[in-house]
This record gives sequence, C-alpha cells and structure tokens, in this order.
Amino acid sequence: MNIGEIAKRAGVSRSTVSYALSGKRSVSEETRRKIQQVIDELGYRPNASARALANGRTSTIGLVFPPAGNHYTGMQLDFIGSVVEAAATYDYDVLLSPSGVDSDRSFQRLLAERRVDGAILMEIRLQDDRVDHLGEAGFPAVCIGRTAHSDGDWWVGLDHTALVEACVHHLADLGHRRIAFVNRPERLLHAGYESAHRGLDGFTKAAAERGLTVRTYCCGDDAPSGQVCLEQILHDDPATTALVTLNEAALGGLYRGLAVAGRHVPRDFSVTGVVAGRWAETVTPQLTAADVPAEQMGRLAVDLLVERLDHPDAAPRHHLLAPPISLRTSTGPAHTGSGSTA
Amino acid sequence: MNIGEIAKRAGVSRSTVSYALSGKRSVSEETRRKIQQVIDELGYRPNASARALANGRTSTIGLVFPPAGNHYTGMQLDFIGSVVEAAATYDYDVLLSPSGVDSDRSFQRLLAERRVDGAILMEIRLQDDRVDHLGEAGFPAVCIGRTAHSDGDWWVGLDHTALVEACVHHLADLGHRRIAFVNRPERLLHAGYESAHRGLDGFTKAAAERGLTVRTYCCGDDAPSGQVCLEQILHDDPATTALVTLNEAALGGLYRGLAVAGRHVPRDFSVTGVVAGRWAETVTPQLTAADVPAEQMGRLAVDLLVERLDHPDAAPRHHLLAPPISLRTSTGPAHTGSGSTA
DNA sequence: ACCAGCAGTCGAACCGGTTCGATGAGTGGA
DNA sequence: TCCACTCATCGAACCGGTTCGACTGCTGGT
Repeated sequence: MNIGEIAKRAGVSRSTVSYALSGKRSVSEETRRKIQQVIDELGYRPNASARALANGRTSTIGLVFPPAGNHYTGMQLDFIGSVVEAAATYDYDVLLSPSGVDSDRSFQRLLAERRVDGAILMEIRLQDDRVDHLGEAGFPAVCIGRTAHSDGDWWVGLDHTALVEACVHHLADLGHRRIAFVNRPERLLHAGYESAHRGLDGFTKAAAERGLTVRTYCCGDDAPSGQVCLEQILHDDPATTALVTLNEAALGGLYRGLAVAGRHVPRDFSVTGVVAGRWAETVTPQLTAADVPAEQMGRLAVDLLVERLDHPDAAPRHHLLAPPISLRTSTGPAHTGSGSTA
Repeated sequence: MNIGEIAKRAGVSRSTVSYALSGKRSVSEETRRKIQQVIDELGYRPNASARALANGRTSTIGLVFPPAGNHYTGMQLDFIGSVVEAAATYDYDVLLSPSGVDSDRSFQRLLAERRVDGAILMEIRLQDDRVDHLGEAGFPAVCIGRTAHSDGDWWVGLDHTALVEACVHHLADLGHRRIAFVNRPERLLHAGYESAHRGLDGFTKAAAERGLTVRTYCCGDDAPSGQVCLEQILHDDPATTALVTLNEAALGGLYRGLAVAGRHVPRDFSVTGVVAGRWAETVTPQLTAADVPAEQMGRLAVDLLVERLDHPDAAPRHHLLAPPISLRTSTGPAHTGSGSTA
C-alpha cells in the first residue's frame, strides 16, 4: 500500500493525500474524510525510507555505546533505556551502534550513510576522536560525558571530580585515614576514560587536602577482579579501613573480598563511591554512594539533541550534574587504635 | 555528495557508478579505478534511505524490548548487547523499540512504516498478541522465548521447566525438604510471562515428584522487594532451608534478607535458580545456578532472523537451550535435625 | 565477409514519498 | 460587472539510489 494506491481509491491525486496527512496546505473537509476513511480501511502508513529520502530527516537518532566485549555495567543499561524512552516521546527511534574495536565501520554507517539525524555518545574519553570528528563535520551530537576540551560541544555530564572528593571527605569526616581508590580497568584509564581520570583527580586532590594515606588501584569490570583487587589492597596495607570506587561491576567482588578477609562492613571497613542508585541497593549492606542519575542524564541528552536538531544554529549547551551522596549503610566511623586485623 | 556527483566527476553515468559499487554488472578495470579514486577523494557513501527505498531492504532489524518503567535485569542487557554485536557482523543495524504500555505506537512505526526488515522480540508471553500479529502478517520475526503455541514461530528459548526442575532436584539431593520458589512479579505472572509460568510449572512438578513441602512467591524486580520476600518466606515457614529463584534483580535483596535473619549461606540456607552467569557471580557467595546463556541466545536469534530474511520460504526453526547447573558456593547439604532457627 | 555473442556503457524508469507552481472554481469589494 | 484573492486540487519535479533494456564496439566462428 503506497500513497498512490490511497489516492486512486479516494479519487484524488497523490499530492492531495500528502497534504491531507501533513496539513501543510488546506484540504476540504469532505476530501479529508474520504482519504482518512480509505487509509483506515487499508491500514496505510507512509514508508519511512521514502519519507526520509524526500525530506532529508530520518527521525532516528544513533546511540553509540561501548563495545560488548567488555562487560556492561548497570549504569549503561539505565542510560540506554532512558534514552530510548525519551526519544520515543519526541517520535524518534533509536539506532544502536556498538563503537567497538573497528568503531569506524559502524560509525560510518550511521553518519555517512545518513541513517540518523543526530547521535548520542556514551563512554567519552578525555581525548575522543569520535567527538572531534563529529565536531569538525558539524554533525549534531550530544555526549554523555565530556572531553578535556568540551567548550564547543553539547554534553550532559557528571562532576566526577566533585563526587569523588565528596566521598573522600565523607570518609575523612568519619575518621578514616588510610583509604584505597578502586578505579575502572587500567585499559580504560589509559584509553583516557573521562570518569576514570576525573574521579582519580578528585580522589588525589581531596586526599591531599585531608592529609590521608592513600593507594589507588585499577580493577577489571567484573566481580572476580574486584575480589582480587581487594586482596591486593589489604596485602599492600592491612591498615586500610575504607575504599572509594567508581567500579560498579566490581562492587560485588570487593564485598566478597572483604567478607573473605573477615572485615565486616561497615564495622571494620567502609565502602563508598559513585554508582547508579538502583545498583547501589543490590549489595548488602547497601552502598553509601553518589547515585548516578542515569535516567535523568539519558533524558537530558535527548532533550539537548532534539533542541539542537530543531535549532541547528543554537549555541552549545550542557548540563553538569553533581548529585549528593546518599547515605546508606556501608560506611561508618573508623576504628580508633587497632587499624590492623590481618 | 550523491551518486550523480560521483558520476559527473568520473565522467561516467550514474548507473555505471552503481554497477561499479555493487558488482552486479561488469565494469572495465580502468573505469572502476577512476570511480574508486573519486569516491575516495570525496569520502562518498551511498545514502541509506535512498538505497532502502530502491531495493526495499533497510538492512536494519528491530529489537522489541521491555518497557523501561520496569527495572531492567542484567540478562536483558546481555541480550541487547549480543544482538547488536551479532547483527553488526551481518551488516545489520539494530533499531530499539520499547514495547511499553502503548506498545502499538512504536511497534507500528517499526513495522508498518517499514523501518526494519525483521524483528527480534524479547520478554515473550505465553499468549502474546505481538507474536500473533506478526505471524498473521507474515512479518519476519524471531522470539527470544516461546509462546504456548509456538509451532509456526521462529524462536530461541530456554527450557525453564527443565532448568527449575534441575534446581529442585539438586536441592532435594542435598537433603532439603522445605523449599521456597521466588518468581518474577505477580504482574508479570498474570501477564503470562513465559519464564515465570514454565519455571513455576517445573518447580511444582519436581517438588511433587520428590514429595517436598514447598511455597511459591512472587517478588518485585528489585533488591528491596527481595528482602521483603525473604522475610515473608521465613515468616510463613521458618523451617525453610532453601529457595529457587528466577528473579535475578531481587537476588541481592534475598541475600540481604538471609543475612538479616542470621541465616548463613550455604551453611544454614541454600540458594539457587536461573540467572545470567555473569550476574550469578556478583553475589557473595556466588550463586549455584543454571546460567542463562544470554549472549549465545542473542547471537542465535540474529542467526535465525538473517536466515529467515535470506530465505523467506524456509520452514520455521528454533533452538531450545537447557544449560547445565553451574555449581558454585551458594548451596550445601541441608541441616538434619534442627530445621528451625528463627 | 557476415553475423552471433559479449563486455562495457548509457538513458530512462522506478521505489514512495514531499513540495512547488499552475489552474480552476468560488467569493467579496469597488 | 469585473478583478483580485483565497481555497482546493492537480501534475510534475525532485530526493538518491537500483535496475532493465538498448546500444556500441570488438572478437571469433564459419
């Protein structure tokens, strides 16, 4: 069923059908009814490819998300879900693009072949060639995260530096003096992942301010790595009494490591960090953490992108979020006197 | 940059460029080189909408996934990731469609507007109108899960009945006599979710075979609900010594409930179920479970769909998987004598 | 010497929409 | 009564590809 068929059955021209549907020119009430009746009978819907070809807009946005070879984190899932939902409210579809090892192939498909009107990028690196490319090409994109030079970009980000600082201060206020930082995997840190870098900066800075004894670790994005990492922490400094982490996926393993080492949370050891709220509540005891507002961020990213698509010449905008720490039950006062149990 | 521009600069006609690219007719080596050179210079890539319009194929598949209002489970994330990856290897893009409350709107967009060549459906219900619609329309679709009448369908599914039976037998073999079953939320059970129903069937059947005393529960898809559910279980029958669950998202809460009640896993209480392997390893102690091979299922679903797209008249095919139980550390022999601790 | 056959190329039609300019009928004002 | 203007509609062109049929040179067989 195409528009010509509808036109024929309604006894009008194709253009009249088009105008009846779009409302861009006036159509008599009688004709409109007749057309609508035929359309309802045949269940006609205009072909998306033809429409996209004709008016140059696909009504689709691309979501460039991290490669699957890695482990996904719950946070990423929340982003994807909220982006799709928000896009739907604007009548946009979402096309997924895994930005894997040869990110280029899929990336090129999306952009050069004009499959999407705009793109949302996840997992931003401080120096990110994807962002650079898009910027140079003037392609409408919004980042979830921000690069080192984000002035000209559109983005919605988290103030990881401030969040991790807040975590450190929270622990210092509780009397902890020897704290470990559990970062994302070394591979990602080297690749320049924004959260890993800014989080580390915040940790280092706050630790210096408070005169704490600290160690920093990279840890794989999975539970077993978390357990190994925790063993390493207690091996390097058995007097460690708290840790801050950005590594959501390793959280279960860190807890397991503590349990194996006989450290009770929060009595003997405090744990906090930056984690999506819903996932902070899946561990026992629930994690005191700066809750990543993943849903809100996804929605904001779509809002920005739609605004940018509607106003191609608008000045770059962004949202920097810094949610407060949610106090749950994984942190407590440091033991005074005996710091060592190993 | 369009094909006409390339043709002009290469001094040939548009059709020659097209044939040079597709290889569907012979083109002289010299012409081919000239065209390729111009294309490389200009970075030309054919417009996807135009191509889709011309040859009737969008090279895109739709992934109909559950509404985001609910909580996502890790399993769903793994599905999405593996589907996207597998699709990429066939040069297909993936369009996400939230099948929410008014699933119709987004669903219609995908199918009636011909945005996708085929679809993969997640979260299948025993009676599923989406599947019925697609079947009647002859639209190429593959289900992850199967309906009650799946004979004519293409699907890849999990034998939840057998898996849960295996869990029950495992516990019974360890001497457990009073076992609880923690299902997905009541809302989903009523909606007819396949896994919830078949899992429950398997549980009931195996429990009857082994003459066990059992209770079954529905539980919200989040940690707090899991904790509440566990309290209810111990309240209803303090002598319960084990549970089987399908509810991945509640797992953390169930563990927390046990910890609060002073039941040590696995010494006092055994936990098992059907859960994506990677997530079974995030809890402490790691869950003995039938690992849902989410990645494999996503890949198989794409394989089937591509096959169906390539051979429109092929007979329906499917894969029914029944992975073995992975023994980890959350189950152990039942206490003899004293079953009650409350 | 002539014709069949093939490689290489082109123009035109088509996919299914949107949009511009033109046309004709009807209306109101001078 | 005539003109200007609006409303409703139509035909044609266009978006950027693919594909079919036809045409032109060549080559090779008889």
